[in-house]
Amino acid sequence: MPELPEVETVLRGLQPHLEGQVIARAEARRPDLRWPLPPDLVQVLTGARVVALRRRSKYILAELQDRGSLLLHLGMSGRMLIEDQAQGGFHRDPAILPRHDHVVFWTDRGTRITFNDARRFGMVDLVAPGASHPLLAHLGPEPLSDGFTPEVLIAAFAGRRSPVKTALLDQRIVAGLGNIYVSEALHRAGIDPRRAAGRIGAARIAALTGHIRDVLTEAIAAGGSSLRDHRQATGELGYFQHAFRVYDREGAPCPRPGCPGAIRRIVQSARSSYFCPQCQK
DNA sequence: AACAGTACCTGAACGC
DNA sequence: TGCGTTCAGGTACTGT
Repeated sequence: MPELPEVETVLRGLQPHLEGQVIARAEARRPDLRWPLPPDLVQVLTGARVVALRRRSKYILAELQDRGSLLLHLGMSGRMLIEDQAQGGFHRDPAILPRHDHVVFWTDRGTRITFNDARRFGMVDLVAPGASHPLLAHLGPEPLSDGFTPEVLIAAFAGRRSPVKTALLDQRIVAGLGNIYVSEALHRAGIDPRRAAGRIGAARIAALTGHIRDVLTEAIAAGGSSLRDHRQATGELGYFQHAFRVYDREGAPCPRPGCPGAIRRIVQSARSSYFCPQCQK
């Protein structure tokens, strides 16, 4: 399930199969995603050479030689499946229903890549050569880039009355965080998710930037090391064992050494937040 | 301009 | 077993 680290893991898993390869065949099996597939998707993909794959926020971009880019978002339930000859007896997890295979394509090496998304919140679109895409236009800094500095986050929080939880989910402030890693980063930083973003001291915001970097870096490392070739036996990419300190741990003891608190769940903007009332202020 | 609420969709887990 | 309810890792849109 895709926040930045999961998308990065999916990206790294796809790279060896796609970069430098030509898409020999493509199918759009179900065009009615939340945003309909572009009508010329199959035409543009067929015969296209994938020059490079990269990530921006939770989006994956496949740069196509002379044909612009393919833009992909996994939404809440999107998955990428890989099948190839080297894999031998491919066995798909029976919970991943073929009726949710929306886009399928084959490289000229015979590898099949499938975008499967039960809830259809994911998105596949094309970006014309030299064009930009509106969905990428207003994204904030990449949290693992040099552009994500304490000064940037301090400025972005200034004057904001909304809870810091909500502010960190705003992709214009910082790109790629989702519900899990916001809770995790705020716990590490000792900041109450209900606190107004504009009322956090500069030093604490500066520390928060470091914790955001750390938790994302650790999650990417966990994804990369726990899954050989980033792929499970079922061919599914991007799933790995998480080690959350607070997310989905309501009632559990606070993992901070010496803290007597218990993890609490609250709802903010209709989404769960997990935190320790003892050590997050 | 910032913010809250709603909408989009399916499936898994839970309570009765 | 079946049925209803609630919840799920995202983001765009609308209205105040």
